[in-house]
Amino acid sequence: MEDFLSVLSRYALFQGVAPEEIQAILPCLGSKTRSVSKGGPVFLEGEPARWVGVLLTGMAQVVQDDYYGNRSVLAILQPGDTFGEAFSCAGIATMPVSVMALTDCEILLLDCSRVMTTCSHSCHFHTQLIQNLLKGMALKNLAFTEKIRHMSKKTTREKLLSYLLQQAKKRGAAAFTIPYDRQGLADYLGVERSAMSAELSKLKKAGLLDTKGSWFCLKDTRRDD
Amino acid sequence: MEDFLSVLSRYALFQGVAPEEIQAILPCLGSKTRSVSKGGPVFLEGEPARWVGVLLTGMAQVVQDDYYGNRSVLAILQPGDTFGEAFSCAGIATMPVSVMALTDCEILLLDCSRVMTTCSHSCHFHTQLIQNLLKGMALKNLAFTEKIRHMSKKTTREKLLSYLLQQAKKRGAAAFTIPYDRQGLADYLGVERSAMSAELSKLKKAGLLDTKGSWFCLKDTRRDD
DNA sequence: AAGTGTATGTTGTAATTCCAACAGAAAGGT
DNA sequence: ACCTTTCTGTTGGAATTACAACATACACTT
Repeated sequence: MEDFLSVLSRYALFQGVAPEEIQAILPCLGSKTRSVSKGGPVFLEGEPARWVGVLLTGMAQVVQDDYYGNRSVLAILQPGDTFGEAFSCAGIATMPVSVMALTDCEILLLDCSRVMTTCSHSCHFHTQLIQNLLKGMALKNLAFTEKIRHMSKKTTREKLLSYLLQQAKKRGAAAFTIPYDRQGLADYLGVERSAMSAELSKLKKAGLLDTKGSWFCLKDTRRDD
Repeated sequence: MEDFLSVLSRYALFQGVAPEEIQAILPCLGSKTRSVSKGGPVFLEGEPARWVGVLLTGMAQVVQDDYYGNRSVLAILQPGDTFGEAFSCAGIATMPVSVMALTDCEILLLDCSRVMTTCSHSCHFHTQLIQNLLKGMALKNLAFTEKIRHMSKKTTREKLLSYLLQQAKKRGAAAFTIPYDRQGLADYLGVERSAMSAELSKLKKAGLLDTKGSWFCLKDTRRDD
């Protein structure tokens, strides 16, 4: 249990809160842990959206079924990831998605309304927690905005350049590495891997960039296409 | 000035806070108003990301320039819209975007760190404000997630059906109206208007749906394509 | 060093989308 | 009613992507 708290303190939602402090505030938050075995549901669509979840161990996925029952995967969750907070904080009544365990999982659940509202004796660390929650959602927001910007481009080439130019700008350098392999980058940009590989080759031959594996280097030729 | 406060109380960020109460807490938040004339900058990329902005009057747009200086429009802002909060709450140092006035604008600026942190004498309405901020970001998050889900589909038809089926599901009815005209829907889904119109015609002829203007009705034929 | 499996690049064809152009329908103003 | 403007649906050819299939490169095991 002691170990559990020190692990928690490294996760984004509890950043800046020491293990002892976490132990002190968990009761304020209506916390409970739950174990879900592989393939089982963490949340089911239609359940009340009250919880902020933190995946402690294992892997899980967020899925949604459409009108006809076709299922699609919205996110893959890893230990330390926070999930469900957007639904609970948005004030919608029921979960529009399900969360399913891909492996045996341990989950920490917090009552979202208690996380959002400073408790009566206004513990100092609660403020930190709310700021972490805000920060987490803000970061997800930024990530979504970026992804949408890239995906909105018409062609594979434009999507690639949009992403790569932004990476270069973010690092302030023409050379950088990315956190994806080819398939991962294609999935992120919503394009086909082989078409993307072909496009990268063309860009290489045109002298616009160089790449090997996850390393890229943009040549600054000021072309606009 | 009195009118200004009652208008504010109708905006999302101040929902549930009465005009008098807004007047009381504005000083806690380091608030200031600013007028920007048409075409001028509200924020410029690279400025410190400290502010939560609320557009009071006029129209503005959020823009971003890439590595080569190509500009793209990320959002159009209307009165009542909150902007900049994701950058400030995420804890990044400088704004990655600029906000430009499309018409003469009046803007309310709040110091984000003061909004996020309950002030020393812990005014009650501050809690409401933080919850509104959380709720606003959560709602943006949900909207982004939905948009990405639709845009991730490969073909125009799949994007259309993804969106329409979700709308049907959300209303719990096969017939509904949408908040877009054809061009707006095409922009939202990231497809071409004329191709989308053609696809809608095909779906009509196939008996899968009926539509007139912003009204749609899905025929429940359980096809998976 | 050989063998295995995965990741990546290449190619050709079918399918889809983009783009421009246009015609009819709908909406708004005088 | 008339004109004007905007919105919508339709079409055809050019450009792009999807898909499948395969060759090569690379990492990891034995």
